[in-house]
Amino acid sequence: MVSRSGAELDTEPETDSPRTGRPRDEGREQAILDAAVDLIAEVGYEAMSVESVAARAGVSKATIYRRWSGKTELVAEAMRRMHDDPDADPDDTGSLRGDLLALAQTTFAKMSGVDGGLMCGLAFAVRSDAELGQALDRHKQVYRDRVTDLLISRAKARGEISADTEVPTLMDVAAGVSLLQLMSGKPLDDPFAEYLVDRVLIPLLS
Amino acid sequence: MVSRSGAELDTEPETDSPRTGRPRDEGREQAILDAAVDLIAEVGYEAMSVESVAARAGVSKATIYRRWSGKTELVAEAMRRMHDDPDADPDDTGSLRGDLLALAQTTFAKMSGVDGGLMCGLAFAVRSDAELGQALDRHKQVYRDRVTDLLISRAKARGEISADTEVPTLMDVAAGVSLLQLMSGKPLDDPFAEYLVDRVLIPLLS
Amino acid sequence: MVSRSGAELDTEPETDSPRTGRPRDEGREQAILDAAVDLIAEVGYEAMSVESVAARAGVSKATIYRRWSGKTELVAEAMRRMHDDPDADPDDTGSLRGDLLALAQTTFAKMSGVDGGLMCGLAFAVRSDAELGQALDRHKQVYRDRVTDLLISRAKARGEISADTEVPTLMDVAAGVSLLQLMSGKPLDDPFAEYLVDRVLIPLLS
Amino acid sequence: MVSRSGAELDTEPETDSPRTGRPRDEGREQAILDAAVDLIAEVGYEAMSVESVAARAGVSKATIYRRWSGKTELVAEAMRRMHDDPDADPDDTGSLRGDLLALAQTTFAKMSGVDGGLMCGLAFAVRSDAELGQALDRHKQVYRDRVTDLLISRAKARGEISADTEVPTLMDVAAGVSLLQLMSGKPLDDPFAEYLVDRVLIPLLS
DNA sequence: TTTTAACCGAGACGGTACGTCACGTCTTGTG
DNA sequence: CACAAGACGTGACGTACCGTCTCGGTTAAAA
Repeated sequence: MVSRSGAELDTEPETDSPRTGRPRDEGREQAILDAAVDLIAEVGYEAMSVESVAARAGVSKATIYRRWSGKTELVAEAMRRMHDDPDADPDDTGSLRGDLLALAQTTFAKMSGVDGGLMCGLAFAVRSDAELGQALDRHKQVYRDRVTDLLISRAKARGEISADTEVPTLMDVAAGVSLLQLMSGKPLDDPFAEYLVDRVLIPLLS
Repeated sequence: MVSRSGAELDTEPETDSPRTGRPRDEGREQAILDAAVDLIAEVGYEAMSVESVAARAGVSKATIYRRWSGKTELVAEAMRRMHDDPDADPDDTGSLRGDLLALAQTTFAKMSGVDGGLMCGLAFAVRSDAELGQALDRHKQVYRDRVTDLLISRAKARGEISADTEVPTLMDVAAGVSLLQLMSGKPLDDPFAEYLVDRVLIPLLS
Repeated sequence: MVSRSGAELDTEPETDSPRTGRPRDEGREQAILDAAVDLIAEVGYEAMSVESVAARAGVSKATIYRRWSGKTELVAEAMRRMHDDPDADPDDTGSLRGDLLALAQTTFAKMSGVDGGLMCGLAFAVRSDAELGQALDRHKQVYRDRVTDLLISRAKARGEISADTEVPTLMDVAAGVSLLQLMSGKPLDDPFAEYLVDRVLIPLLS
Repeated sequence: MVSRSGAELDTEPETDSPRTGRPRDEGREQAILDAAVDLIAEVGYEAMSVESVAARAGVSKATIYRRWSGKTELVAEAMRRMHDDPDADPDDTGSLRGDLLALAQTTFAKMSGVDGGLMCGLAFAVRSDAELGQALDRHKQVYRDRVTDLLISRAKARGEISADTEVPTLMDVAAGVSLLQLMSGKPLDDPFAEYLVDRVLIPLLS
């Protein structure tokens, strides 16, 4: 992700601030977010206390509240960061099914530790953080573009699918079904990836 | 509501209890659950306090804790109640598309007032309430059976679809995509119902 | 002390409250005040934390804040209570000097543990608690009356002093000099009592 | 100011320091102390924050901590400064009463702005600052000597009092009674000066 | 003149205490 | 017994201040 977060209290003083005072230690930023992600995955959103995040990050509570206005915003940014490192383009496996499966498995692997509670936290945070919503939209766009530019174009070149396939719908369906899986307490494992590809995505494309 | 709640503390004293003292006022039960649903929809799961539920229901906190062991269980039952009144069988509109659309619109109408925050509350509650999960599963089964027995059989009779359509997958996809819609802050309105039917469900069935 | 404290949050609902709910445990009240007095004497006003008072009293912080609106008010009442148990009338020692000395020593003994820091806390609290000021005034009045009615009348009967002695001035001087002694970090011991009586009070009366 | 402060961190680098670098701006010293005195008088010792002193003095917090080791020491020196400018010898008014009254009024005038809160701050600071205590003792000594050398000797010359009057006691009484007046929230005004002289000091001397 | 070292404003930082709020338990009196 | 009212222990929240520390920039004396 390129742009800065809207959840931060004082991003980019732009032009009016003479840039004075001791600069913030950016390293602490990541330590706090990492600790937050870990703790949410371990005990859930509610049971995660700001104090425990501070303790695990080796940081004082004030340092957290200097950056985020509350627990909600902290979690929102932690969630946002989780999805902000676009991974490498997936290899060509030779078939649409193989490509989809590889993408699903890669994505699911990156979400190890993500469970329903965490997703619930994210979903709730989205409601009061427009920037987070935009970040997620951008994230979806990245995937969408990748699928369009790579997977779908490959499949079309192979003659596996026709030219008028609607990718946005495909992505929404994949995300929605995966979300439901998570919220139902079930894991995003390989069998689910196969189910998703074989029973949902492939039928939708044919 | 069909099944009894496993979250209640002491329903049905069976037969060994002397059954003495003042009986519970069952009317308060519904008042509490209604207040809970309203408040969750208004301020979200976290910001909803048991105290505020008691105040709005015109009830004391003890009366709530006498019935449910905690906030989670209260919310769980409130959610359960929302989905436990099976509506009448949908009419035959003459086409699969019309039937699906009617079902979607009826269901969405019943969820008016349900937003991402409430769904988030439900999703979170599910994680620590197996009974709620089962209730939701039963609920899904009801819909599944109805779709199987009515919509799909009608469509097959009309020759609109082949015989090997997988209904479970269809339901999961519909629920997942709708959930994502809600969580994205968007409403379950008629345009969405059409999108769901025309771009997702119908293609999946063909 | 007869009257209630003005520092309490909800004293005497008078007539409008139906007197319902679980009653406050008055025992906790005294435990908290005792703990507060002890801690102030041990570590001073500033270093005394509300949490430490709660811990020593075996009480939760909420129980303290339910009764007093803040640390200042808690300390104010603790101070007030210290002076609110009028002791028995002093015996007739046979001479004015003996009577005064006995009164001074008794009073000083009751203030064991009271030091400059504690007096400073009291003095500060007085500034934002009119009721405390009145309580202290009442307290002074009690002493004044006692001195007038007993010590002075005995002395006059003995012919030790003339009839027009001004008792209020006497009391103010005694209190002021003792206060200065405390604030200077010196103890209210027997030598000081003798100094007070022999060099200040007796000369003032003659 | 006569004596140097023991509270300063690095006064008088003696002879071993190379004495290089930018010298301290001495003007800031007074600005800080003035701001401290004002704020203590306004909001009290506790509510006065070092940050607010810095803000009012137009100075950074580091500049304060470079000069004093903490809030206590800062306040101690501020208090000390208030009393460290010995005024001119009082005129001979022709009578002991007039001399005492003039002294009291002059002294009280110098303490305009000093109230119970400020005295409380001073009293508290004394407890952890031996140097402040000594400064106050010196201050008392100055007054004592002046009274001894001027007022009392004049009065003796006039035959108003006998030769064996104890001046220390006189001073302690005056200070104690005045302190009590302040702590009771009452002002050190002219009526009080007359009361002090006519009802307390003169009777003590006769 | 250049170097050097301390000064200075600004503000981040680790701590500690504050006062608030909600949860879930308990203890009254009343019906 | 149910119920309303509300005290209670617990523990997290978000705030404020203390005293320390780093920044960049400034200023006078030393080289």
